[in-house]
Parts: sequence; C-alpha cells; structure tokens
Amino acid sequence: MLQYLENVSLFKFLTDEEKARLAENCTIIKYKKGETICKQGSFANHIVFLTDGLGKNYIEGSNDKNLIIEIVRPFELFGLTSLFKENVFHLSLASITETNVCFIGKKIFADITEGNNIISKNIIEYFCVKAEHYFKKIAGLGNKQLHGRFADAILYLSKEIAQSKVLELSITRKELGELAGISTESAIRLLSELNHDGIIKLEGKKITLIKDNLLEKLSEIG
Amino acid sequence: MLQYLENVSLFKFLTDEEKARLAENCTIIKYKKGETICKQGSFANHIVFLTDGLGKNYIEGSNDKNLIIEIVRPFELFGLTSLFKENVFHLSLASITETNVCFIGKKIFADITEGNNIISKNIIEYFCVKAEHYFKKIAGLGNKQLHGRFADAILYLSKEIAQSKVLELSITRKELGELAGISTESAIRLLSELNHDGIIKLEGKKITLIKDNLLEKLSEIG
DNA sequence: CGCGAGCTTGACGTTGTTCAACTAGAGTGG
DNA sequence: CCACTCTAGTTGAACAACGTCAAGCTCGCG
Repeated sequence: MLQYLENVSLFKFLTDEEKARLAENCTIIKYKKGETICKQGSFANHIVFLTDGLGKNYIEGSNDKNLIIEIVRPFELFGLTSLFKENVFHLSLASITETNVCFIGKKIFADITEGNNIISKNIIEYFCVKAEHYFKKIAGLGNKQLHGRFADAILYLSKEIAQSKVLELSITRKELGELAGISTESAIRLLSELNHDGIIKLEGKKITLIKDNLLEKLSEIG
Repeated sequence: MLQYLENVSLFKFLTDEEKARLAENCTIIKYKKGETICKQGSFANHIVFLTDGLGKNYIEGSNDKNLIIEIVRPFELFGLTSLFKENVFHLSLASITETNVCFIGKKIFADITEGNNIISKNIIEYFCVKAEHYFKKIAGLGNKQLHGRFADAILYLSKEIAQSKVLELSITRKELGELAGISTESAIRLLSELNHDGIIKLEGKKITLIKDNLLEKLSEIG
C-alpha cells in the first residue's frame, strides 16, 4: 500500500509517518471494465486513484450522452474538486479496463494535508493545470468541428495518455466519440477516413499515428 | 485603494500590514468599454480585478469566434490560473462597460499569500467553485442545443451576475451569443422567440425574466 | 442630418446526428 | 461442437439543427 501512495505525486511531500497513517486508512477495491467507480451527484466521502488499468472521468448528460473530460491513468487523484465546498462528485469516474482503485477517506486526507504548505501549493498547481485542460476542452467544443475535435482527441491520447504514437488503450469507438464530443458513428467515419488517407493506421483497436503534423494541422484549423 | 482591496474576498484574511503593502504595489488603470485588458497567450505579470463596471473573460478562437467563459464583476480576481506553473494568460479579459482595473504584481501577490494557510485554502476553494462552472460550461456545449444553452446563459446572467430577474447589463447580442456558444443571429432569434412566448420581456437591451421556471425547464431538457 | 455600429429577418447550405440495416467476433448453453 | 445471443463496429441515407450570407433597419452620436 505504501508503494502505491509513493506513486501519487502529491503524497511525495508527506513524511513517512503521515504516509503510514494514510496507508492505514485506505481501501483497495477491484473493478471490472466498464464499471462506475464514482457517480456524479453522489455524496463524495472519498478521493480516489487507480493503481493500475485505465479509467475515464466524464459528465453524464441528460439524454445518456456522456462527455469524457479526461482519461485517468494510475496514481492520478480523482475527486479533489469535491473535497472542499460542495461535497458531491461533479463528475463520474468509471473503469475502461479492469482496474484496482484505492479509496482514501476524505477526512483523513484533509487531516493530513490541511495546513501543509507544500501540499497546498501543489494542489493549487494541480488545479491550474486542470483549468488549462478544461479551457482547451471548452474551446474545442465551442469553436471546432468534427475533424478538429477528433484530431484533438487522438493527439491527447497519444501525447498525454499513451505517450506514444501507438495507441493500444482498449478504448471503444463510442468512448472515442465521447472524448471528442461527437457521435460514435462520426468517430468511426473519421477513423476510416484518416486511415484511408494514411494519416493514421488502423488495426482493430490499435491506432498508430503516422502523420502527426497533419493531425496537428487539423486541430489548428478546427 | 485599501477599500478596494478590502472588497476582494481573498484579501479579507490578510493583516492590515499586508494589505497596506499590497496597496502600495497596485496600479489602477481606466478602460473604455470593449477594450482588451489581458490578452490570452501574453506573458502574465499581474493578477487583476475590476473596481467597477463589468468585464468578460473569454477564449479567443482561431476564426475570431470568441467564447465567453464568465462575466466578471468588480472585485473578482482574474489571472489566478496563470500565477503558478505556466505564466501566460489562458484567457483574455476585456471590459464590457467603462471600468477601472487594479493590477497587482504577481511577485508581490505571491510574497504575501504564499505560506498563508487560510489564503491557500481559499484559493483552493476558489478553484473548486470555478471547476464546477467549467464543467457546466462543457456539459452545455457538449450536450445541449440552442434553446438549452441560451436558457443557461440567461439564467447565469440573472442568478450569478445581475442577481435579479431584470438584466440591464449593457451586454450586446453578440456577447450573449458568445456566452451561450451560439451565433449572434441565433441569439437574436431566440430572444424574440422567448419574448413572443412571454417567457421573457424585451425592452431594448433590458431583458426581464418572466417565467424562470420555463427557462429552467429549457435548460434541463437541453 | 447623416453615418455607422448594432440589431433583425429571411433564405439557403452545410454539418453532423439519427436511424436502420448489416457484419464480425466473443461468449454461452445445450 | 454448433447454434444463439449480445455487443461493438460499420455503412448509407434521410433529416434536423444551426451557421452563414445578404439585405434592410434602428438608434445614438457627431
């Protein structure tokens, strides 16, 4: 358990003692793929991170159209925006692959981090980085159309998540659509179009970026 | 100047001495309506707040289509997301009416606030509240269509900005569109449609909400 | 009085969603 | 081991939603 906590960047600044206390108050639960881990609107008693696998956090729309905000990798904290002020989850978190999830009680987290300047500073920086991501998301949804949005989604997966030009993330076409803010069918059409034009290479669920510069261009022109 | 600082909720937690130091290092500049105060992408040396009037912060799209994120009222800080990590403005800030703007040097702000637990905690809460607003924005742009988005914009102006059912904010139709994420023409059409249906009452730039419950309903169904 | 910015309206075209039908592959039970 | 089912993926066609364009209007201000 301690090893897991060590991997969370925010917890690097805690003393061994604090980490030990935290470790005593964590629970790890296993999830199958596609399960909801935290439900938007529900009471937020915990903050959470994955120890392996992959997740997604998303906004649930009224007409069962979801919008994926971020793909969540292991050791990234989820639920910080619910820690203070409002105590409900603003987003849902679900597993994309089979995954183990570590739950940290809200109270113990607050006890340990509150009043710790370095932690506070890091939380603030975390929010700044996230805010920038949200702005990009808003700009994409507001100003760009299909091709631009889709290119953004692919580039995001490549740069931020896979950190490789080869995407083997076992993400469905539906999820790709929800990440780009377009319909599943549009996502499929764009995939085969880009594949046909040699900009990406499709092999089942595996996507390889071939001409990233063209994708960047698509992203720019919207 | 001290009076102005007193009105910024974050600064209420500073000692008189700290406030005095801050006051010495502020500049107030007057802007006419429609002027850009902070430019997206430019180097962020300051954080900023209005002492009167009204502003807007927005994302500048490539095709000169802007997206207004928030209407900014006096004594609300702008530029906090640029304080840490990246030091460029992620958004532009412009005046809607004639306004006076107080510039606070980034360094002096950091000197005074860093290491102050109460301030840190409040900044974090500030970000949590903002994050929720961004999520709403994303959900609106991603899931709702014209009517829902527009209702959101009107309700936002009524509840959060004017805090009244009567909107006399000297906001143009273009800005209304940019706030809702729709075209100017659509904004105009919706205004007259809602006016015709007796849901709002239009008198030039003055908008009065008549049947807010219907607006809420429009917002819900998207 | 005239000019220009903002506002308004209608017609038109594009974009992207929706619907429906079909295919492929993975798991399940007899 | 084979049929069945269920989910994910794919494709085409029709339709609705909005943006764009163009033209005319209004009002405030010099």
